[in-house]
Amino acid sequence: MNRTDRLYAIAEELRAAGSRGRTSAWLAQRFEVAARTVKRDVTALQDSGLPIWAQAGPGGGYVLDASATLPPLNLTASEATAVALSLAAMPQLPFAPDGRSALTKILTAMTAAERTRATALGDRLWIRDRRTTARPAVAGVLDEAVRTGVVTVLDYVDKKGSTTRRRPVEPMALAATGGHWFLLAWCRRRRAGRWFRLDRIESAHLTTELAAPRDLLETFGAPPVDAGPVSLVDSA
DNA sequence: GTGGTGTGCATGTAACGGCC
DNA sequence: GGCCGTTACATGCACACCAC
Repeated sequence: MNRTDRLYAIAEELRAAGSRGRTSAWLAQRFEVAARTVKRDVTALQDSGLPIWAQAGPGGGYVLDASATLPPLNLTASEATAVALSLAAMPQLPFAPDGRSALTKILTAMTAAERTRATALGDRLWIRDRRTTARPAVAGVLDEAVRTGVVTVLDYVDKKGSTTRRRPVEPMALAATGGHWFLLAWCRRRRAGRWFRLDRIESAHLTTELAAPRDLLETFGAPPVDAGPVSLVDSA
């Protein structure tokens, strides 16, 4: 087994081991190399960005934080092009920073020829509706808030230009409609569901409080005619 | 003390280029 | 094509350090 294969195998072995982890000695025996070699391989994997933690002492070993990454995917050139262009086409989405990171990884994995083809195809994709949205720092917070359901404190400027400081809300969804992105959240001050335009949110801060579950449709009714949920299951 | 990782240094080996 | 020298990289040994 060459080093490239072993690096891949070690990552998958640690992923399979879960929180139990594996010691360098165990991995060394498993891949028929010295423990020192395993340690260097693990270092290489860590340098490449894999979230591997080392725990010294009895019962220790290497542990891969499986929640931080997905297993390796094998995409065809056309699939990789489709994903890359989809990510590049929506640079203003609330989760755009993560999208740009993913796009960089895909472009790095592509061959030069595939990148050239994807770039050429992108030049022939004209997109009219590139919606403006939140500040990057705010977008990241709101993305996490919606995913985790954590109570979030907003500084918000309403359409009259008056600013509300430290408004506690319970983020429930993100919506694109009427040329703008909105945060749909339960406003604790008004005790009602409210739409907050993302480009009017000056800052957003997560609290440690988990919001009580609320039904999105009961709170806000049906989505607008030009908006609706993005179903990955139905689209797949 | 035991059992684990981290690191410096020496050695082995494969790849590469130059020469005959 | 075969041989030889150089180079870069992988590997192993030994030891320091850390956690229980």
